[in-house]
Amino acid sequence: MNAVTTPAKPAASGVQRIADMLRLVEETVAVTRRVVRCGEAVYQVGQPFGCFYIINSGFFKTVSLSAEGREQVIGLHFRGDWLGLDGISAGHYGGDAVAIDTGEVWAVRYDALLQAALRAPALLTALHEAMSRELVRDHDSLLSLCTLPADARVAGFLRYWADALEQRGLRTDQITLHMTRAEIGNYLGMTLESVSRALSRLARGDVIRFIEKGRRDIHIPKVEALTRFIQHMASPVQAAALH
Amino acid sequence: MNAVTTPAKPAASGVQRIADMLRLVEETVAVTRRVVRCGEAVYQVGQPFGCFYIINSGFFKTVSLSAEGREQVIGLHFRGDWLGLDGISAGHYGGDAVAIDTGEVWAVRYDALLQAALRAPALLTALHEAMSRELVRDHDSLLSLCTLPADARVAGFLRYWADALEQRGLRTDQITLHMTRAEIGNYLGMTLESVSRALSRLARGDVIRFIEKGRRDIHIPKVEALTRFIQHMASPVQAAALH
DNA sequence: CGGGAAATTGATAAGATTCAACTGCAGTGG
DNA sequence: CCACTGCAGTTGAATCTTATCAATTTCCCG
Repeated sequence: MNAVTTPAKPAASGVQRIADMLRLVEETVAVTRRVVRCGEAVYQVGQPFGCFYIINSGFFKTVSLSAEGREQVIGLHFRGDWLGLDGISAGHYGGDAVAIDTGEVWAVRYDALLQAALRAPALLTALHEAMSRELVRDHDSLLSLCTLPADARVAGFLRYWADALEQRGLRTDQITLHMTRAEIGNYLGMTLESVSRALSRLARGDVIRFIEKGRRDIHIPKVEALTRFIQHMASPVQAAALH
Repeated sequence: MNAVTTPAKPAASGVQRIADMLRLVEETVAVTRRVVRCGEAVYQVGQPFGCFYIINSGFFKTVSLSAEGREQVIGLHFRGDWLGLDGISAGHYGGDAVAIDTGEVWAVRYDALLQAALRAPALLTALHEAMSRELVRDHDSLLSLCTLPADARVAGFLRYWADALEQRGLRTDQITLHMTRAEIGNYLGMTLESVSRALSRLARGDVIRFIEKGRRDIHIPKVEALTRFIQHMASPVQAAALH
């Protein structure tokens, strides 16, 4: 499952970088492998921080919970991503990390990593890059949420997912969303109905296509068409196309 | 300017923690002090990454720019915050960092910090806590943006600002926003008119008060009133109070 | 198969934006 | 000294996007 295929054009840089990072971690610090089934939590909000969880396979979401019970999908995570980074400062995890498809994570103790980093400084770089990448990604989410209309946010979500798959050497023309419309809507700050309408409009405009017999599998003829769609919606002149 | 006052109740933990961190940095690694005037940039998007900038005084905003020119205020930063953390992974800064009030930053080279951390491991902890805190803060922003109506987001913004000042030992009952309505609106994902209306409603409900002769200075009688207001707006039953 | 969750679609309502007019204040220069 | 200009802010009315409510349809899984 989620095995890295080796296509003709391997988008090598991303795949290689991630594989190298995982090998480095494996060889320099003690890791505890753990299979997480779809729907199970890697950790939960409030639980004392101690480990990072590096994703070896599968798809995960991180969820924040406000004091009053508002729930928010904060991020989506793939092979090579580190989970639990927000736990360092507070001493406990800031939300739940949940598998949205069965996968495997490697638990790495923070103190063990710092120890190991004395012998293998590259470990530190790997940690810092993981944290920095999450910052960049969060900032991107903020930007999309604040500046794009609903339809474009859905398009951006699909493009993000496709990009993530491509960087990991997986096929990107046909993708399976491991999330319900409600989850996607929560992640994008809109209702499930709006997600459904946006997907319908994207399909009507032939930017995406639904694979027969299932609305979770989506065919993306050209990823750049998504980008054009987003730019089109973002421009001040929002012509009422695709109706 | 922005000197740390020493009130009777010093909210010591925060002040102390930040002061300790700054002293640690000062004593263990080479820093280049730099005064940044209001409106000037600490760094700009695309500029090659090399340094973090630790805020010694002043107020700063970080701004992201999309390919098509959409502009988004991502974060607000105060004494003790680290700027430029998102530059590690990409090798260049992900946005601009701009002073919204004259202040001083300490430039610390990343490589120098890693070197120094061999002798003073606490430096690493400081870096990791700074990054982790920014992650937590970003997640909080996402949560507010996606789950709160406009008025509550403005209230949340004021509470965040007041909390940041309190943690730094500054007076929190009367605060000066160093931002225009347009900047606040951009940060909160709404228009400047909506910010203005929200502030007017908060004032009408006596949750805040405007200091006479200036709409940039705001008096907050009780910070907890802001919290109650937010919770009130967040609850499913949004009684149409404060009209 | 059949029950139930997930998704789609339509009609309506609510919240926020847009457009516009107006106020107050600061800086400039006659 | 005061008119003049421009920017920041406020407020109102019309409009638009998205949420909400409701009715079906689809399909997944036991």
